[in-house]
Amino acid sequence: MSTKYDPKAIEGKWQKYWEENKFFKVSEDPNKPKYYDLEMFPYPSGNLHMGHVRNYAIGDVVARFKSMNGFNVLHPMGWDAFGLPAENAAIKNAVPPSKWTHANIENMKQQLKTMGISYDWDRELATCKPDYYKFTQWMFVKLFENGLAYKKKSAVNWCPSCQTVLANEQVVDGACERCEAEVEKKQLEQWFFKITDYAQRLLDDLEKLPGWPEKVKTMQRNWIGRSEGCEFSMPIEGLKDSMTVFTTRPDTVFGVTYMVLAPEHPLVETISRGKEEESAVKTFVQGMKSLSDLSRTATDAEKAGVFTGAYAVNPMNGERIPIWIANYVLMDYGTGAIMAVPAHDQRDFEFARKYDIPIRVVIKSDDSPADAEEMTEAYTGDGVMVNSGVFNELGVQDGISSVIKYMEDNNIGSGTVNFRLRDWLISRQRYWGAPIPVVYCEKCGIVCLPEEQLPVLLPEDVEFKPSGESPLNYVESFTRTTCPDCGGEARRETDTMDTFVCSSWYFDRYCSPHEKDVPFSKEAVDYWMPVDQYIGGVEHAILHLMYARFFTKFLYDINMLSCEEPFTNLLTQGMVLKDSSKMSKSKGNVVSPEEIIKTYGADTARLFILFASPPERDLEWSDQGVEGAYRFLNRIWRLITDYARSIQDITIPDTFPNLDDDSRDLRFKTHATIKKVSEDVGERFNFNTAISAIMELSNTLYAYKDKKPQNLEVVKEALQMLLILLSPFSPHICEELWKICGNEGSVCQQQWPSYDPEALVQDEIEIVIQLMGKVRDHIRIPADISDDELKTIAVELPKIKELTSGKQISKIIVVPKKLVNIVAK
RNA sequence: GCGGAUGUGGCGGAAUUGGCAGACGCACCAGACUUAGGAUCUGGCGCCGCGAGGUGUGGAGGUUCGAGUCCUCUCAUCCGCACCA
Repeated sequence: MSTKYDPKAIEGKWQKYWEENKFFKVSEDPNKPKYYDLEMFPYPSGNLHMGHVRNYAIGDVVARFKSMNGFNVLHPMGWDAFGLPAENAAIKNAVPPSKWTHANIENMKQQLKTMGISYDWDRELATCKPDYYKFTQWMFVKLFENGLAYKKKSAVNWCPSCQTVLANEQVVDGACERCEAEVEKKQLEQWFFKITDYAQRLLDDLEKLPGWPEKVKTMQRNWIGRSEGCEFSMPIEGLKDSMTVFTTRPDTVFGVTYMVLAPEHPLVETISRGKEEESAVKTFVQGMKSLSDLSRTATDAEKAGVFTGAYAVNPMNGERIPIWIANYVLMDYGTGAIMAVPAHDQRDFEFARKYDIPIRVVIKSDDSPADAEEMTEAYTGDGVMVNSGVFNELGVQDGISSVIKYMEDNNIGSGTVNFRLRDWLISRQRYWGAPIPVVYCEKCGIVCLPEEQLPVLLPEDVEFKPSGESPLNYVESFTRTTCPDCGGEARRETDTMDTFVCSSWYFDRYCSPHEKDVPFSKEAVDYWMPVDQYIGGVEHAILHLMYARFFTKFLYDINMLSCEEPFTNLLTQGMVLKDSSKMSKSKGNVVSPEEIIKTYGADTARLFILFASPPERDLEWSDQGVEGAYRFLNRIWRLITDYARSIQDITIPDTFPNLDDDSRDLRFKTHATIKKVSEDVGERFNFNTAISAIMELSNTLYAYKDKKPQNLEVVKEALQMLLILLSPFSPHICEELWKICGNEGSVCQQQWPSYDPEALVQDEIEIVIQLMGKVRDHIRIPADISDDELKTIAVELPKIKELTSGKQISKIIVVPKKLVNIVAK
């Protein structure tokens, strides 16, 4: 039988077969070990791109492999369906966001289905559906009840193009992460989640994640930005107010020669009022305001500031210290005020030199001049305290703790820990998101809705104004409501939640996606959670992955979950590149997965993308590489269809005694391949080398094909194993060929094979003979030869004899079963 | 500036524990089959050299019988952070 490989004819057929027979539907089964395999769910932009294909192909290999290895595999898919693009499309094309989104979901779902991924589609969810966002709102209510959701007025990031505020995490280099417009600062009253309460745990528990890339953990550590130090206050001369500062170097407090407030600091106006410096201060503050955050915080920006005319008193020694304001002190870190120690802080040093402020050395070291005049830079290293009264002669570490102790004893200040992490700003002035379940009542004030009144439904029939303002503001049926507490008139909150809130718990929902009254069932999450393998792009290293960790810890605290970390193992896949740069419409280097699948089939697309590069690394798209993958599948097709009839009735025996050399070699290759593929997929996630091993097996089979006589038992075993091993990568063709070989059932449901150690035993092995570390010869010898015999054979080899004549052999090194190295001079 | 990753043929990449560098694939070259082939098959393919051989994993040193792998220094590219007190 010799038909042509026609992916179009077989892929749809098997996809339908899997779906109709509910192959990938799972439920909790206490008798099987569970495995939760998850890929980051996509935003339904309308079309699948190559990044998705890579992400889901990787996930599918893992799912299919684990399932064949006896695991009960949960492998769900859904849609991160709220978000701004839907609104932009609505404004542009006059289509409601809901309609646009659902049409996109339909389209992408069809595209995904043509990939043949083993999803349990019965668990599909979309965050924009009321049965889902009801529980996103429920999360808000629970956070509110636990004091972790609050509203405050503060300087927030405003994207003028998206017409909404953004979280700190969504501002990249002073620009909006989405649209790259420059972000402005605005004073607004907004909703926050108190993620800072979890800062320490988010930091500490990174230690419990050995299955995460170090890179991602480092990024999170930096983002959380913990620093230990102390906070203390300094009285201000002539005022009741005092200023509070944070420092990590209390040991240098005797070296303070000036103080600095951030230009936005609320005390600036008070302390300079009526002073002759007042107008200079005002001019400086105005100048700072007109600067963007980006240019304000650029490292190379020169330090600049003005004296306020006011003085503070150093509580340690009563010294009178001038208070300045300067561009290099930021309002949103620490207390927005610092003590400046120019001798031991580089920034203060530069500033002091520029404005002729005195510099006083208080840490003495052989590595640094004792005289401030001679210093060319601040000294930040270790040493002993000097000019510091009773603290003199203490080392830096002792000094820090002694000064803190003194401050605490004398009510000056105390040891504190400061984090860079800010609370999570979750309000968005947008329509297409989960409404924040809050009303404003004239009598009761801010009232969070009770659980029973959820969901707050998003009105779907709305009109968009070209201004970009959220239409919710104009829908009176939405905004006019009653207060759940007093029943009086109330106005509904019109802000919606950041879409990252929706994606912070979707993996829990997958465990029991049809629950009506609770976000998920305890039994289900206790069985499935945590996710064993999470796969997605590294661009979520901070945003999504930290928010999801925060939610998981919160849900653990309120007894909804039994795990404290949501993702045990994390794989951050590399990007798909074309011509060395990221595929993008603007560069015109986009390759459409739909086209590739149409031309070559999903099996080829998957195989190429898995073969071209290991998953963590960036992958260079190559049309010729795709051809190569297609060619390989054709080779497999021909190989197996050629043999199909002759092996139909062959039974694979349990043992293979008395094989001829060629058949033994083939069997050796078969079992070596099983071993290699099992390790590469199961332990290392190196799909590229697993596929190359399968290619080698196929090459060996082609070579065997010309040999006579043929041992069809060995051939059948090799072919069947090849199909099983290849099936997680290219499942459709393997199903078809499995059937063509006369097998019952599905190749995807076969037990993953284990190799036969007997087949890997070799009587004769090849040994490399080196002279002075250089390969000079190869010999084939019995595997059980002793080291001494081997040495004798090696030195007697004609080639070695010739090269060592007249030389003294001083040493012979034998690496068992590998090589002999002769040292001679 | 700080932190991290990477660097291997013409290209994508292998070499898992210090032990034959370049598996596998692409491209290319030669041949076979063929009316023809962009199908398929066979062989070749790091560089220098006719050859024996030499040489070779960004660069320079070092450790070792032996280094892509370990150590020191250095260069390049990419990513993250960046006045964080």
